Amino acid sequence: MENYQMFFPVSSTSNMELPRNSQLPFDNFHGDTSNGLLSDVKTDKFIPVAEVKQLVENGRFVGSETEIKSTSAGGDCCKRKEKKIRKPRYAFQTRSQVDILDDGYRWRKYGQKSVKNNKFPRSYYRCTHQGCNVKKQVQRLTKDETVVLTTYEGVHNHPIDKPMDNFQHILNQMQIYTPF
DNA sequence: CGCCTTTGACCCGCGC
DNA sequence: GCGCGGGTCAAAGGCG
Repeated sequence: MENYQMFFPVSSTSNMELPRNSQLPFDNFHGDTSNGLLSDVKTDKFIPVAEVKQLVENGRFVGSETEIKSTSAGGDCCKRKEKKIRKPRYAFQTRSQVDILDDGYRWRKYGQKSVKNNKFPRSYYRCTHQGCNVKKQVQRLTKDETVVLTTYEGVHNHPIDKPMDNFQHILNQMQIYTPF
């Protein structure tokens, strides 16, 4: 497996039409490993419609995707005793009216929890594709309810479920924040 | 009928 | 050890 797949519909076969210099926030994955998870919501001035920021959780960027022992359907003896290896997680902040960005994959909600110090609940989603264990969390920020924080965990092992033009659709919904 | 959301319970790690 | 908070499970119900 080669590095990390994008979270948005970038099929590995077909290249995106986007101009290279549009500098997707994902491009920089190996650069910024600061721990500033969701701590720096700023630079609103550059963001007329949406803000996307790439965030890294506890610098766990390096290393290849670790196969998490997916506990084989907790029906057996040792339920989830397997060593807990967290997959790397990636978070984005998007400024959006809707909580759920349609990123082309099919998600099933499996939980919702209220979070401390946050008046909005956090929702937990799992990719419904068979064998794909990707999860994501979606949460609206209290300090700025127009901001939605989406956290992805894992890498999709299958092509996108919806047509590619979807990405363009997303870009219409929001504008990628780029510092340059 | 199949897939999805909702929601309370349960599990687990961590700090005190 | 205990309590808290975050993450997951699974039953029940809704919807197309």
